[in-house]
Amino acid sequence: MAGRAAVPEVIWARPERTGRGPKPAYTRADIAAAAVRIADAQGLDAVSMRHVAAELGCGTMSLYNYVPRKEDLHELMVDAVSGEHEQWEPSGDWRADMLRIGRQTRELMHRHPWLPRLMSPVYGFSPNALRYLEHCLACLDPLDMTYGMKMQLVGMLNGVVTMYVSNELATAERTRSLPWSAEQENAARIGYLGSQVATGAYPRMAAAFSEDPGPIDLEAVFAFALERVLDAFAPKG
Amino acid sequence: MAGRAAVPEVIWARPERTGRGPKPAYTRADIAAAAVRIADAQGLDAVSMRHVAAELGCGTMSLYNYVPRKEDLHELMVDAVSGEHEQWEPSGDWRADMLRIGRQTRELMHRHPWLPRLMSPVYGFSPNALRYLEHCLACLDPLDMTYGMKMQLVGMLNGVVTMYVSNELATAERTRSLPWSAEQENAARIGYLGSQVATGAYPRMAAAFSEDPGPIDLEAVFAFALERVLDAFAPKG
DNA sequence: CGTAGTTACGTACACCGTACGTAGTGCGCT
DNA sequence: AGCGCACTACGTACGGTGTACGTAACTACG
Repeated sequence: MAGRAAVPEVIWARPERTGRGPKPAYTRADIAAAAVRIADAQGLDAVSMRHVAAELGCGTMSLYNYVPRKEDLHELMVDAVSGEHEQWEPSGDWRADMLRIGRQTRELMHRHPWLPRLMSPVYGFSPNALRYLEHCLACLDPLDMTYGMKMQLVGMLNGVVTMYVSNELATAERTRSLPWSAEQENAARIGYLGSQVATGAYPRMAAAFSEDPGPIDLEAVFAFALERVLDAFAPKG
Repeated sequence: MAGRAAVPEVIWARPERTGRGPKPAYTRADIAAAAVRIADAQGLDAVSMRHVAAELGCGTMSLYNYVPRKEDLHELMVDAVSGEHEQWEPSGDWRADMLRIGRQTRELMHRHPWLPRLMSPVYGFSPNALRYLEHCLACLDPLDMTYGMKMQLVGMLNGVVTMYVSNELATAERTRSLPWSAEQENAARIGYLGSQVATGAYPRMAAAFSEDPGPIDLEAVFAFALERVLDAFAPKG
């Protein structure tokens, strides 16, 4: 009987070091950092067990001593970059604090464009996720509502940020690893869209597209969306 | 030089039939239906080119005559189930209509649990997506705002629905194809969470978990979130 | 009627996650 | 002190993936 559990496993519940046997050559942080480095440079799809092992300088199968499944590697990555979340003394203005948190999450995701794809509620229990959550709740102290509702607010904020950044990155992310440029693909899609709208089958869409959009400011659109979410949860006056 | 374009391609811009050569044995709808059948029954990961081809009853490589890349197969799938969106004469009450649309999307995603994972803004131009968008805009006719803003509203609604359903399905989806039950994994995670919270490092999280949540009604939580989103966009007054 | 463009599909390649077996290492217990 | 066992390390191998390429059959157009 090997030491491997045949039972559900949360990697965080696994001790990183058990005293017996030779000292491990790498820490979890080393491994996460290597995987993050690859994902940042070559995209999430380049994060394979083989690549990460090579980046670390060990054999492929040695990685499995540290990370039982690839999914756990992903969990490690998410936790690692979650540690980049800056924390501060709550200002007393919960709205301002939440906006700042949202903006920071957006920057984090721009720095690590693979993050939105890995974001999962299941990963909400990692050490850095817990620190982050506690910080959010601290910022919401001035707000008079149940913790359950505050959790919903944080979830909604995170979700909306993730959603918006996904949209922002949707085309940029594809640039990597695709033989043609994102602009070309975009042009093809827009061209098709135009031809469809021109058939007259979608009058309102036609109107929407003939409307002058003005300069599109992604930052402004993002900030607007965040404000809307906070509005929705603010106590009515 | 083969007929394959070395240039960006939108599958919808490709004619399904070009007159020359033998008549194709399958339609795009056939292929999409086969892929959807597999995804519904065995999960998204079971949707491989080989499986879909086998489901259709043709050789693997024959599929590539219809679908140049696997990504296009996904696009076909999303479009196919988007066709299940019921459309109706706008009631004049935009809020009620939007709620109905949101609820319907949720049901759609419960019927096809792989949908949230495939949802991408890039797929927004497929035929059924256009019909859907036009319907949404029609329901928003009573609302006095720019089409740009209405598009944002629809995007936000879709995003929030996707996000909520993802959460609802996060554990259920994992049940399939995993050797242990989702309950076991959940228990492991909750156990670890409890042990962390018990350290006292996260006082607010501790408070949040000691709070009596009452009965958790997923439907109610979902409806609440939708109302909040609509509130956020409703004209103030 | 030829021929060009299409359909059909078998073979092959590079890559993936990971099960399994083996060898070496050093802590903990007796 | 020294035995034993849990651990690290890692090579090999298997079954899967997406898809490039080559070949044969077929049909609508010039």
